Amino acid sequence: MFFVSSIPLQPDVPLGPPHERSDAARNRERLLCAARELVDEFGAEALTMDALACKAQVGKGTVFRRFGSRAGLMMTLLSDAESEFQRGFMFGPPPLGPGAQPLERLIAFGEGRIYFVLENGELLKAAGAATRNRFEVPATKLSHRHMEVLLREGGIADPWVMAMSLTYALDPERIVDDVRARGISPTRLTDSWRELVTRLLSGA
Amino acid sequence: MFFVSSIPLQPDVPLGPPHERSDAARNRERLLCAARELVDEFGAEALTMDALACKAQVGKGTVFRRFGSRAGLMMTLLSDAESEFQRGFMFGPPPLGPGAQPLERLIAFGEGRIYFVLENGELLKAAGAATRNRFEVPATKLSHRHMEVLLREGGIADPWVMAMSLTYALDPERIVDDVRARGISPTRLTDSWRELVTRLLSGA
DNA sequence: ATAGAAAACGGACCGTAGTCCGTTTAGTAT
DNA sequence: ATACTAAACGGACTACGGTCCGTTTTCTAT
Repeated sequence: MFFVSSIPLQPDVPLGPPHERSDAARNRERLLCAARELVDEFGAEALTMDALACKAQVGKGTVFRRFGSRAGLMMTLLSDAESEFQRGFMFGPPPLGPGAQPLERLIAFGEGRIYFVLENGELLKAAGAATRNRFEVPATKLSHRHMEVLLREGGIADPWVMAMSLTYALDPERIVDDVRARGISPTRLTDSWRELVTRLLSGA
Repeated sequence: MFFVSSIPLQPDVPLGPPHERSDAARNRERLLCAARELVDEFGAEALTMDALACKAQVGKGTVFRRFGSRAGLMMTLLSDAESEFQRGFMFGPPPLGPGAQPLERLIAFGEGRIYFVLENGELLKAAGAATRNRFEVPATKLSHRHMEVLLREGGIADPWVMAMSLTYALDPERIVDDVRARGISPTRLTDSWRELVTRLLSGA
């Protein structure tokens, strides 16, 4: 009977890592907490990994073991907001969620994404920069797949590639810079997005 | 008559900088030459500013005074090819150049751009990365403006913003990664581009 | 030819992301 | 309680882009 006590009633579903050591959990909490404070106070751009390690009273190696990279940290910081947005377009009410026509859903998706980016722009830019394959971010893959499905329903010949074009059209850096550095209003962005996908799904 | 000898017959048109000192010219030549060799041998990704300075037998400060940044160096390396492409869509024969319908020109522009990126992808990625404002690259501005004009002729409501969407859809990183990392054929990219702009300029 | 000024030079220096590896510590089996 | 092992730790170290500033070189005016 040596194995009974080692089998949990519910296998490691609720916690992230299968079996995290207590010191590791404590340090993760400290790091996330410190990171949020630093971002709130100085902005995501200004967060350095050294400063974070120092503020969390933790060695630098620990920071990188936990998050892999600066981009990984930013993605972790984003994950709550990102999950909420994802729930919105996957399970929420129409027109963003299922139940509306593909065009309506695409319009709503772009608008939602634009406002999401404007709220979390710094984090998103920091998460996307400095990592090869912006596209390998899981959230990006999911958005891409969502648009791919809608575009297929809308009769686009190569929905995978078209979804990639639209993904880049909604690039965080693009949206943030348009609004903050080039003075384009969010409304112009959403209007133009609507024009883009409307023509796309009704054209020849 | 103190000024006569200081007025050149042709004001500084042929040379880049108005009056470049001989040692500066010599060093620029050495740097460009060394940079091209390094890129040819190891690829643009692998080029470091230290290695360049060392190979060109020049101080590191000189490299940065000349090109401003790594991105600036890459842009300089690109400028010949880029100018040629620009001439193509500004003065060349239709459908890329003037004389064809806006839709035809847009299709040709995207196709040309895609193949241009596939030929110079490493340099373009290196030129765009690590510099805030990928969009501030002069060549990018010009391409944007070109598409803006065509989109306006094509009846797009907000051609400036739409041109920005298309600019990002043609992002070098996107194109290179689609082809090299995700296995998308150039033909699929150009076909999808054609579908995109065709629907855009004929839609509701 | 000479002197003076402006421009260019070079490399030590800095900040930051990310790695490496010897040391410490939490869990486990007895 | 103790010993053992695997995981986690931490901070020195590397690589790289970019800056700074005292020194050297080129050009010009006389």
